[in-house]
Amino acid sequence: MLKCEQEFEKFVRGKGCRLTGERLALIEGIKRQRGHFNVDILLSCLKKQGLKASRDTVYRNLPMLLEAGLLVQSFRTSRDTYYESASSKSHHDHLVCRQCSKIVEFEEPGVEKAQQRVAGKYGFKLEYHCHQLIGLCKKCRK
Amino acid sequence: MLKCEQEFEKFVRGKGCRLTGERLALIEGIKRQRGHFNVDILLSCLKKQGLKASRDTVYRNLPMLLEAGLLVQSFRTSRDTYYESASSKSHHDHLVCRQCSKIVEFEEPGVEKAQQRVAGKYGFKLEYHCHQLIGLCKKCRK
DNA sequence: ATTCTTATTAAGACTAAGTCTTAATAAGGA
DNA sequence: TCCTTATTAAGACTTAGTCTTAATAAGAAT
Repeated sequence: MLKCEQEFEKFVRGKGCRLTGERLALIEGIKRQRGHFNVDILLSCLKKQGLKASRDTVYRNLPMLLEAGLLVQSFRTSRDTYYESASSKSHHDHLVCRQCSKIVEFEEPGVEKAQQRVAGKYGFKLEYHCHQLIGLCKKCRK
Repeated sequence: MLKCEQEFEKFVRGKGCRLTGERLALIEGIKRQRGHFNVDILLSCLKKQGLKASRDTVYRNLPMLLEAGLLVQSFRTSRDTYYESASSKSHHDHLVCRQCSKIVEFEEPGVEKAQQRVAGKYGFKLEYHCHQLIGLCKKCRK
């Protein structure tokens, strides 16, 4: 997918920023992710593949990657934040079991539309959202 | 609101747990909160009012307070989690500006219903949710 | 009332996500 | 090729949240 890199370059330059090797390594590493991952997982994958980018670089570039739409915030635990590659599959949100941490993905186009409507109403430019439902899964309800 | 304490007692006993002075202090402290607060804010308010409960006690009891519906998770920053007293006002979610951290509250009954529907579909008992829209507010869009 | 069991607590050590500082590096324009 | 300045690495630092342990107290049993 060269297209992805080109679009990212356009995006970066459009913001008056530089296209560094680390930024390219980041989008390469992100594209290779399958499913949910956090910063530590991403870092160790980058290292394994010989791509270099420090932890700080990842955190520093996260906002831009989110804004560019290459990365999507997925869900959060009390410990850390999980992401997904935007290209990996269609957008969805999460049900999380408070007890056993089971995660179920769901899609709700109506909610997505409502989010856009709300953002527009208050003059916000919506970049991403965090929407998770917490409760007890079927098993843990007993 | 004595009613609140009585219901909480019933709830706690129903789970086979003890009704301790610390737990009563907690719901007292929570009821006095106005607007958003995190654990540190809650703790310092408790201390000011001579109510005692350690930081650990707060964290230990959070799940039960959430489950009892006395407390509602409000939104999260990269640093910490914010809550609201459930009694303080009607339920709402949040728009957060990525740049200036401006917070706007919104209500969307349709979304709430959709959440219940989704939880039911997957056999979850929905206890609470985290729903925040992140982007740029009117000013920060320029 | 008194004793006993056991959940709960306080205190503080501990873990780790995320941030900040500083000096070195390199992108890209001149 | 040089120069400016954004970006980076390294590692010190901050702090939300967790864990451990010994002391305490709620509520049942006696």
